[in-house]
Amino acid sequence: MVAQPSPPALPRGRRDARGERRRAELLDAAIDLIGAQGIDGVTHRAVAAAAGVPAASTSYYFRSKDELIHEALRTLAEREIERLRERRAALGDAVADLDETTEALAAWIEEQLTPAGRVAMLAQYQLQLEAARRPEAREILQAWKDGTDDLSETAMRSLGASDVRTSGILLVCAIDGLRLRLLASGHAPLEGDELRGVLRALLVGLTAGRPKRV
Amino acid sequence: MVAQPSPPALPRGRRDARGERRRAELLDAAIDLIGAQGIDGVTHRAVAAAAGVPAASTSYYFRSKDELIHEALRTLAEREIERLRERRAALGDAVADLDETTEALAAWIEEQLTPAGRVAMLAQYQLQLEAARRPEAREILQAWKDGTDDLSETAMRSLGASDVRTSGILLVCAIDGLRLRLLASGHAPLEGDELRGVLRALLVGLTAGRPKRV
DNA sequence: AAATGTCTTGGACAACTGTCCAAGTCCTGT
DNA sequence: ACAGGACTTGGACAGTTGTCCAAGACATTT
Repeated sequence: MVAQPSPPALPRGRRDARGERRRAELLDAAIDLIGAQGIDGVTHRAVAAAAGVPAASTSYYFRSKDELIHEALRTLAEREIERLRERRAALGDAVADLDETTEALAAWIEEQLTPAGRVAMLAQYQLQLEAARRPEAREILQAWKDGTDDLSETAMRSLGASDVRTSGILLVCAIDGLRLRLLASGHAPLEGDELRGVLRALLVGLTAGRPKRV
Repeated sequence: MVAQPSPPALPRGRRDARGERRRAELLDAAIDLIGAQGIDGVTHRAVAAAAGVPAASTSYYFRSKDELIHEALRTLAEREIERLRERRAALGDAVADLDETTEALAAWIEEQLTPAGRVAMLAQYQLQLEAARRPEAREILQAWKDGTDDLSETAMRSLGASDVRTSGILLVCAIDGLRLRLLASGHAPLEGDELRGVLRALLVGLTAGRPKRV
């Protein structure tokens, strides 16, 4: 019996730091592809080419294409959740001004309309559609959603909203719909001031809502 | 020179009613596939199988897969635009109550959470993502967007909102984000009354917004 | 009934895909 | 220095894909 040179393409115990790095590069490339071409743009060969490595690499680091995609989506969510945590921490318990919140939101959205931001956004929406079909993707999305809801609630609280849960959800949904509209239309409309006007109206509406019960 | 039996798979002038019907069936099958499996679930063979016709049919009626997909998305949009027009006409210029508008919105959303509604919704969001990448899809979406904006503005006007353009856009975006959230989470949350509570809060906010200018 | 076009369809083809292998390289602990 | 394991990679394989063709079925007009 010949000594098996390595586990048959199942990197169970990874030791090498190189390997870890290459794996991360492959995931980066996969995330970019998801954003730029859609989930089905992710093929072993395309990912390898985008990462500048030989084609067989992807098969070595991931048991299957499904696992590769799953890990890519998980990594994407992980990163974004980390960002949410930072923003949440920065917000703290301070009382916020309506104008500065408007400005912060607008700046955040505009940042996402850069080419790189667009790709990241597209990948995120792709994940949402995937979650609508596959429960595994839904699990990935869950923590992300909790993060955005939490951040949004905090923002509404610091604006003095009455029902922070409801208005928090509404803020998340409205922003999500707005971003998708900007994406889908090539973000031609709602430039600069108009974006701010819409955001301001939204925040005004959500804070002015009386604590009415149903 | 042998007499060419037919234009080489380019059905320029269609006469036969049979052909028109089969073409429509293929488009139906393609739309369903887009919703159920995503745009890349659309393959010549899968569409033909779903429509219950031989595989070569799709190549006869559509010059390429791209055209098949494009036509399917166009048909999807066409149908939905027609529905929007009906609703718009039903709304008319009447003054609406906040409660009945809430109920109408909730009923409409709940109708979309049925299995068939889910598939249609998924196809729509797929089109939005496609539009983010391809200008051709953007053209398809344009008329649809105009229709929803128009309906939404009308609704806000009949609720007595001050700035119907801004609040109309916000209503569209919030509903769009809300539907996506319901889709992505398997619409477990926001059942029944909570959905109505959120919708009501949204409408209250959008109508209570003072006519503030930036 | 014959002609003229559309429609129908089984089969073929090259290109691409996911996956796997076998032989090599490199690093690390001893 | 050397052994053992992780890493690397070119190539191969079968399955799926988009597209096309050629031969026939069908309908309608002449």
